[in-house]
Amino acid sequence: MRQIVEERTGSPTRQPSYAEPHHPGLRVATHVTVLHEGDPARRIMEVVEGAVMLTKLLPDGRRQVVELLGPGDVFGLAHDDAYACSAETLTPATIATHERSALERDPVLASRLLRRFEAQLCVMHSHALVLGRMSALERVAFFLLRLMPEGMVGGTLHLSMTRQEIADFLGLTLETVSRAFSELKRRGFVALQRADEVRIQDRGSMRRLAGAL
Amino acid sequence: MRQIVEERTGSPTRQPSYAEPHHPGLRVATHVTVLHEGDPARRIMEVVEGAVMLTKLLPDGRRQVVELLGPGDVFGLAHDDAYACSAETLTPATIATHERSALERDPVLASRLLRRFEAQLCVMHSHALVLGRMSALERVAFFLLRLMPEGMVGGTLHLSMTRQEIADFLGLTLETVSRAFSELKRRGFVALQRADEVRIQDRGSMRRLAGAL
DNA sequence: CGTGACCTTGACGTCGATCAATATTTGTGG
DNA sequence: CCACAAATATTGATCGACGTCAAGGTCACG
Repeated sequence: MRQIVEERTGSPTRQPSYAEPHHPGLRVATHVTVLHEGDPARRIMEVVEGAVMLTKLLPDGRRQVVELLGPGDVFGLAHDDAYACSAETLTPATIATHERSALERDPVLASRLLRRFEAQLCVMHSHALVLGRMSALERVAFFLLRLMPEGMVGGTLHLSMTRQEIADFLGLTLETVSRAFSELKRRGFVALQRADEVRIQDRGSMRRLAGAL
Repeated sequence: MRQIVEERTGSPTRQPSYAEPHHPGLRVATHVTVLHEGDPARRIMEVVEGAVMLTKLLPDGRRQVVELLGPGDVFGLAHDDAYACSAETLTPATIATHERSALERDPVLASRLLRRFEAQLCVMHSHALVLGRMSALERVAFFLLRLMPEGMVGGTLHLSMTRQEIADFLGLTLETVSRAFSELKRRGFVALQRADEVRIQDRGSMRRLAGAL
């Protein structure tokens, strides 16, 4: 069922979030669809905290997770005044929203969004390389490296995505993703405490598989 | 061999192009690599006229054409102060370049780039759907529709890309692209006067194949 | 007219999709 | 806390779309 941010928050006359000093956003629970592909694009949004995925659908129901967003990332982009993607939370999240017209008025906001768009565009470029040219095993290795920020070596990564969601992100099926996890485990590159708790054991081999990054 | 824009243009002390009123850019011939993945990212660039493709390479030589650019599109994006993609002209082109610092100084420029980044990000989102979830035939249909702007029905489209370049864009091999063209021709959806001259005969069927757009 | 780049087509192999059965985890009510 | 149901994950068997390898064919250019 459709469930949009505005329905989950108190007063509809609430001020735009950027006016608020310390918690400049709406709190949203896990697995909430924040906006829908095709809906009229009124606002532009920013992840303050948590994780959000953007998805697109084909008429026959095939789905692609086109982007994974974390704090600072921007979404709610428009093509012909309609949202180009749906957005769904992967974790509880805080989301800030801005009137599109604020982009003209507020050069500080515009400048932040510009930098962020540049970063996201670069990430999309790498993702095109992943989707267009990498094998299943390489894709999964790349995915895990991207989620495991350089610093946290030895730490355990909690995946807040199901195998199906990972598959839809990597252009695979859930079975293939599962087999790739098993294969990485078999090779000793990663360890899985549970299906959604991953530890990278051999970062070097993973990087070689993923082709740098 | 490496051949960058600055080598092909007269004075190295030339003023930034946005200062020039009417031909605000550098002229570049076909098949010139304007910038190289990994090089220090000094400038940000804009296609004024012509077509440019952005490519990324894997260490073993696999290539992905990550984006096709036309007039107005922006490239030369940086990740860690290095260009994230190589850029090569597909046709003779005019290219404007800006100091990265100009983004701070010039809000008009920043605003234009912001709008353009948004559009390009949307295009990348569709492309992820294409690469992740579409069959070879669907990808080629989608590709042709994107190059044939709604208006020019009945017109003949000149592809300025080889089968290999199209394949690298669509995440296929050149043979598969060639077979897809043949299949579209066999079905009567397109006509090929020459390998690089396409006419779309049945736009409806093409759209159904490509899943809207 | 010959050479090289590009394209087409065919035969065959392979990686990942599909179909299916089982295992594991999560959530719910007694 | 346990029993059961539902969701999610794993693994195996088979199939098919696309990749690979190979042999011409077409076109532009000197």
